[in-house]
Amino acid sequence: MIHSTPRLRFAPSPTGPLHLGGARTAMYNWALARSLGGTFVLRIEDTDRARSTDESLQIILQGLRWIGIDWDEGPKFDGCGGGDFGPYFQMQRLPRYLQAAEQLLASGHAYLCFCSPERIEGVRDAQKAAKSSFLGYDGHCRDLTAEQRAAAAATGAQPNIRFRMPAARVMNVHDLIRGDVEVNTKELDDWVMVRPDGVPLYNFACVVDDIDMKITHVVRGEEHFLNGIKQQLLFEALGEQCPLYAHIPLILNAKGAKLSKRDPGVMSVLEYRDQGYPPEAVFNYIALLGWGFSGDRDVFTRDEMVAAFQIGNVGKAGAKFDADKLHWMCGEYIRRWSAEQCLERARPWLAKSVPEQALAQHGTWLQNVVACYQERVAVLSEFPAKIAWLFADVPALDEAAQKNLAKHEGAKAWLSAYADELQGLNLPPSYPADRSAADRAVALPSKKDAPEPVCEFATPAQIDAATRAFTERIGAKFGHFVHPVRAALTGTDKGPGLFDVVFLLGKEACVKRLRAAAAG
RNA sequence: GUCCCGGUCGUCUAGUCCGGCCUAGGACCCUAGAUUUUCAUUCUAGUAACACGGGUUCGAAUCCCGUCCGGGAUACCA
Repeated sequence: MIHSTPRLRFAPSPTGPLHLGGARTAMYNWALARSLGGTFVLRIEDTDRARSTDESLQIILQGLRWIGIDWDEGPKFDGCGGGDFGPYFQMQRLPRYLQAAEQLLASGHAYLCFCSPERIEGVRDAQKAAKSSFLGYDGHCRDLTAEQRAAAAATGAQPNIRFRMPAARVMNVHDLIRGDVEVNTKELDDWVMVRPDGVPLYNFACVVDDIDMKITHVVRGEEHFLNGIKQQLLFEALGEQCPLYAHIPLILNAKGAKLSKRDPGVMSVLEYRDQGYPPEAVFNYIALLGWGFSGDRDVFTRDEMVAAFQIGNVGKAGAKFDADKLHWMCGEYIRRWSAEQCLERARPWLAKSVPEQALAQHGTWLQNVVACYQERVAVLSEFPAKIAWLFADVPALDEAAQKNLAKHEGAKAWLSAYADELQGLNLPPSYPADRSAADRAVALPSKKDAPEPVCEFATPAQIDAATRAFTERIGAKFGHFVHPVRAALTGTDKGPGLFDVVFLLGKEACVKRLRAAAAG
C-alpha cells in the first residue's frame, strides 16, 4: 500500500447495542491506528433503515467512549469526531453513492435488475431443491437488451442495481491475519449494490466510503471475509486501490457459536457500565480475546496495549467469552485503586444503601468503609449490599450469624460484658455524629505491619489489644469470642477485621448492637 | 450442499512464520496448604493440553497430506 497516513475505521450499523464483539473490533482498529500513528474514523452505516435507530447510535457512541476508545473523525460526541471526510453517516452520503453507481452502470460493471424478490426466492428454492452447489442470483437480468430493460421498466418494476461479477476468476487475496487465500469468484453471485429506492447496500456504500475517506486498513470480523472479495472487485472497477484487510476471528458464546446480542449472559457494553465493571478491566479483558499481550502478563494499561499491539499477532481461532476471568480482572483493577479513587468510582452505586447525609458529609468515614471492601468486590454494584449493615439501626442476622450466636453457651453474656468493656474505651463516635478526626487519622483496612497511627481515639490495634485482654479476664477463648461479636455487630459472618468493624461502627452503635443481640 | 477459516490444559493464551532452548510456559477456574478473628486479599503447591492418523527429518506442538470436529459465508442485513 502506498497510502502515506494510516487511516482506519470502525463502521458499526446502529441496529442494536454495542456488545463485546463490536467493542473488540473497534478496539483492534483503534489500537492499530494509534500504534501506527494514524487516524481513527468512526463511520455510521445506517443504510438499513428498517432497523437503524438513534437509540442504538447513542448506545454505541457511549459504549465506545466508556470503554476508552476515542475517534479523530466521525460523529461529534464527547469531544470526539469532526473531520474533513464527512458526512460520516451513510444516509447523508446518498448522492455520492448514486454518482458511483452511475459510473459503474456506464462502465458495464453494474447492471439494472428487474427481478422481483419473489422470483429471487423462487430461484433459491429451486437451487436448494436441486442440491445445487451454487446458491444465489442466477444472472437473469445480467444481459438484458435495451428493449428488454425498457419493457421491464414499462411494467413499473423498480430495478435494483447489481454488480457484475467476473464469471470464474481466481482471486488471490492477502489478509493480515489469514495470510494468502484463494477464492474463485464463481462462488459469488451478482450482488445488489443499490436498492430500488436508491439506498445503497453494505458492500457498495462501504467501498465508496473507504475510498472517499482514504481508508488504508480494514479490520473487521471474519464474517466479512467474502465481502472483502466483492469489495476488492469493486475497488478495481472504480479504478481504486483497495485497503489492507484483516479479518479477525469471532467471539464465541458458551456454545461455541458466534456471539449474538440474544445470547444469555451477553450484555451490551453499557450494561457492564451500569453494573459497575471498571471500563479499564473490560477493555483489558476483551483485548485478550484473540490476542496475547505477552507470555506472562495478562494485566496491562491501554497505552501498553497500543504499544504491544500488532494485527498480525491476532489469532485465527475464535475465542469463548469467559465471565469468570472478566470478573477476576475487574477485582484486579479495583484492588489497585487508592481508597480515594475507589470511593469516587463507587459513589454512583452507594446511594442504594447509604443515606444521603453520609454521602454528602461523611466522606472520610465512607472512604474507610469502602476501602475495607475493596478487596472483597469484583464489580462496584456489589458495594451497597455489602456495606448496608453499617446503616441499620440493629442489623438483621443472617443464618450464619444466628448460628455463631448460638454456638457457645455463654455467648450472650460475653456480648453484654463486652458492651460494658467498649463503653469504657475511647472509641470513635458513631455515625451520624462527626467522626472525621478518627477517620482522618486511621486508614483502613488495618495492615499487620503498618505503623501505629496517631489518633485521639482508640485505634483498631488498641481495640484489638484491649479485647484480647478482656477475653482473658472473662475466661473466653479469643477465637470463640470473636464470632458471636461479629454476628451481633454486622449481622453476618463475613467482612473486614473485627476491630476495623468496631472502629467503623463507633462506640454507641457497637454498644447498642451488642446489647440487642445479648437480649435477643 | 458449496466455498473459506480454524483445532495447545475446562476457558483465554505463549510457543508455530525461522523444526531442537518445550520432560509445552503464564492467567482464569478448581483442589490442597500457609497467613488470619470470619470472608476476602496475599503466598506456596497441585490437577490439567499439543484433536486423530500418516509422512518428511537425526529430531515435529512447530513442515506436508488425510481424517474428524468446530466456526463463518452463501440477503433488496451489516
